[in-house]
Amino acid sequence: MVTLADVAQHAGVSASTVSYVLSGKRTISAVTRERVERSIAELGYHPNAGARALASSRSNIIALMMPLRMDMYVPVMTEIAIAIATHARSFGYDVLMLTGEEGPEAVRRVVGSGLADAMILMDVELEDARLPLLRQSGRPAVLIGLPAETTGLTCVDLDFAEAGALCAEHLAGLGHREIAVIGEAPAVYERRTGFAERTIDGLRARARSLGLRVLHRPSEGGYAAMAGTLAQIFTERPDTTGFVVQNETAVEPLIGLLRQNRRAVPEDISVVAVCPEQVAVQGSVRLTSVAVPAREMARHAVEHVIAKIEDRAGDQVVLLEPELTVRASSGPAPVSG
Amino acid sequence: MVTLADVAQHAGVSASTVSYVLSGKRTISAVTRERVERSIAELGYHPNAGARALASSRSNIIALMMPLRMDMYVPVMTEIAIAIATHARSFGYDVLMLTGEEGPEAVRRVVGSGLADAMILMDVELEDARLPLLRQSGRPAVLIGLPAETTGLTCVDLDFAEAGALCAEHLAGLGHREIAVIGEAPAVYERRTGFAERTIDGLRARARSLGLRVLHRPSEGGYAAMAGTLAQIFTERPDTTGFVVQNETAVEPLIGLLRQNRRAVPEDISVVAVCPEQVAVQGSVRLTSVAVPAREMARHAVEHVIAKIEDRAGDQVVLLEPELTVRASSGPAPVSG
DNA sequence: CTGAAAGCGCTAACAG
DNA sequence: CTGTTAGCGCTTTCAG
Repeated sequence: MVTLADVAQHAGVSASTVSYVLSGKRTISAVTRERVERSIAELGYHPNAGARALASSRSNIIALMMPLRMDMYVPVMTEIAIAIATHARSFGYDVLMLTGEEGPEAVRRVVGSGLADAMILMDVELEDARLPLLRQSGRPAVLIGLPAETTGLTCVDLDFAEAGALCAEHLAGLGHREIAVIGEAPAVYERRTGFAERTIDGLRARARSLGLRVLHRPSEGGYAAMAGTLAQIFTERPDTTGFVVQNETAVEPLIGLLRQNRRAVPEDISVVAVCPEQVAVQGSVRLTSVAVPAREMARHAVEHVIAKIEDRAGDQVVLLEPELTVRASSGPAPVSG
Repeated sequence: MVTLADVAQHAGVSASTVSYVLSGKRTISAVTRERVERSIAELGYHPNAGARALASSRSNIIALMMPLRMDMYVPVMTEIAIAIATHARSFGYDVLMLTGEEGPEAVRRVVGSGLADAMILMDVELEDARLPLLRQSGRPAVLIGLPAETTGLTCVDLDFAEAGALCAEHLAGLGHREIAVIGEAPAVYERRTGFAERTIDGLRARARSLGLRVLHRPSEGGYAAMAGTLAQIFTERPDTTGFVVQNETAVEPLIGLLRQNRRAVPEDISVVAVCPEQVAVQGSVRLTSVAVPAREMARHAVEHVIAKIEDRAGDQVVLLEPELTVRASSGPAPVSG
C-alpha cells in the first residue's frame, strides 16, 4: 500500500505539503504542486479512508435509510436512492445503504460510530420512531417526507396537497363535475405516511371551491380488488366522469377494467394519475399525470444535507411544486344526457 | 464523544481489555466483561469506525456496484440490493452503494482507499470493463452475472440456460409443438449481459430434443412494440400455441393483446414467463413462470464475499437451480384442427 | 510558501 | 486472564 509518506518522500516534500495539495486548504507553489501530483500519479496513491476519517472526523459518507416496507413504491424509491447516490458523488460523498430492517437503532449505530457524517431518511411516517433519536443525536439529517412535527428538522417532499389540487383543477377545467379518487391501499393510510392524506385533503379543498363532487376510495392494487372498487364507485355515483388515481399498482388495472366495461378513455371517462413518470408513460394509455419528481427530491436532499454537514444551513421544509402533464387519458367531459 | 479510553477508565481496566471484550478475540473473566459492558452501556459508547478501520485495516463495509443502466430490471435489481444490504448486516457488514455512473474508476477508488473490504458487482456484462481492474486489485469480489471469462472470479447467477430449458419442457409436456420466445429488447442482446443468450440457447437445445419448433423474437416492451411483434409472430407461425416471455415490460402487454385478439389464455395460448415473482403474480393473469431468485442470489453473494474477506474461500461459479411454478397462464395445447 | 510534530481512537503484538 | 505500548495513515496546529 502506498501512503502519503511515500508520496512525500518520492516528491521530496513533507507529508503535510502532500496533504495540503490534496485538500487545497493552503496555497502551494505551482512547482511543488506539480511535483506532488506527478508522484501521486506515478505511485498510484489513494488516500486511506479510515485514516482520513479518524484524523478529520469526517467520513465523507452519507447514510441513506430505506423504507421499512419495500413492498410499495419500489420504482420511485429506487429512483430516489440512485439519484441520491449519484448526486452525492458529485460532491465527493459516498452513500451507505441502510435497510429498514435494522430499525431506529441504525440511527444510533451509524451516527454514534461516525460511520456517516449525516443521514437521509426515506419514507418518513407522521410519528416516525427514528426521529427522537435523530434529534437527540444532533447530527445533520434530511427527511424525505413530512412528519407530524418538523421543528428542528429539514424535510423535502412533493407538495402533495397542491398535487391533489391540480388534479381537481384539471378535471374541473375540462367540465367534469363528479369525480372519484382511487387512493392507496388502506394500509398506507394506516401507516400514516401522510402523503396520501395530504393529497386527498388538497384535492377536496380545491374541489369544493370549484364545485366538484368527490368520492374517495382507498383501494388495493391489482385487477380483482380494482374491479370491486370500480363497481362500487359506479353504483354509488353513476355519473362519475373523472378519476384520480394515486396508487401505482391500480393504474393499469383501472385502465384495463374501464376498457372492459366499454367506457372509453378519455371520451367517456378521464383519468389523472399521481404517480412516477414511468408508470404514466409505459402503460397501454399515456396518462395525464402529476409526477413524483424523484430526481429533484434527491437533489434537494443531498444539497441540504451537505450544507448542514458544512454548517452552511439550518432547518427548513422544502415542498416541491408539482406539475401536471396532460397526456392521452383526459379530455372534455362527455355532454351529459 | 466517548472513546474506548473513557470506557476503560470508567471500568477500571486497560484499553486493550475493552477492545478484547468487544472483539471477543481473547478470553475475559466474567467479572471484567460485565464491568466493561456496564460501562459501555452507561456511557453510551460506540466504537469509532474510522479508528477501527485504520487500526485493523478492515472497514466492515462491502461496496455494491449497481447497474450502469438503471432503466431496466428495476424491481429485481432493487430486491437484490435490499437483500444484500440486509443480509450483510447480519454478518456485521454495511453496504456502500455505488452507481454505474462513476464507471470502472469506482473500483479503483473504493479498493484503493480501503473504503470497502470487498465488492459485489451487479449486472455484469460478458466483457465487463470493471473486471480487469478488479482482478488486478486482488480484492475480494463477487459478481452477480456471468462474464465471458470467469477464471479468478467468483460469480453467482441463475442458471438461465436451464431456465430456458424448463420452459420448453413445460410447454412440450402440455402438448405444445410450436412456440415463440419473446426476448428482451435488442439493446439487451447488444449489451451482451449474457443472460438473455443463455436462456434462448438452453431453451433451443431442450426444444430440439423434444421436437419443438422455436421462433425467437427480441422485442421492446410496451403495447405498441408488442403489438407489432405479436402480429409478426402469428403471420410467420400461425400455429404457435405457446409463448415464452423474458421481458418484464412485455408481459402485461402480451397478455392484454392476446385478449384483444380473442385468444384465450390458457385455452388457446399458453404463456410462460421468465421474470420476477412479483411481475408473474400481480398482473391480470397469474403467470406460470420461472422466477429470478433475488434473495437467494443476494444470500450467496454476501456469504461468498465475506468468506473471501476472511480468506475462507476461493473462486467459484455458483449457478442457481431455476424453478418453474405453474400458475394460470399455461395449459394443454388446444386440439389442432 | 513549507516543515515538524502531535495526535485522532483503535488494534494487536509483546510481556507478564 | 490482563496490561503496556507501538503504530495504522492522515490532518492540522504551531513554527518558521
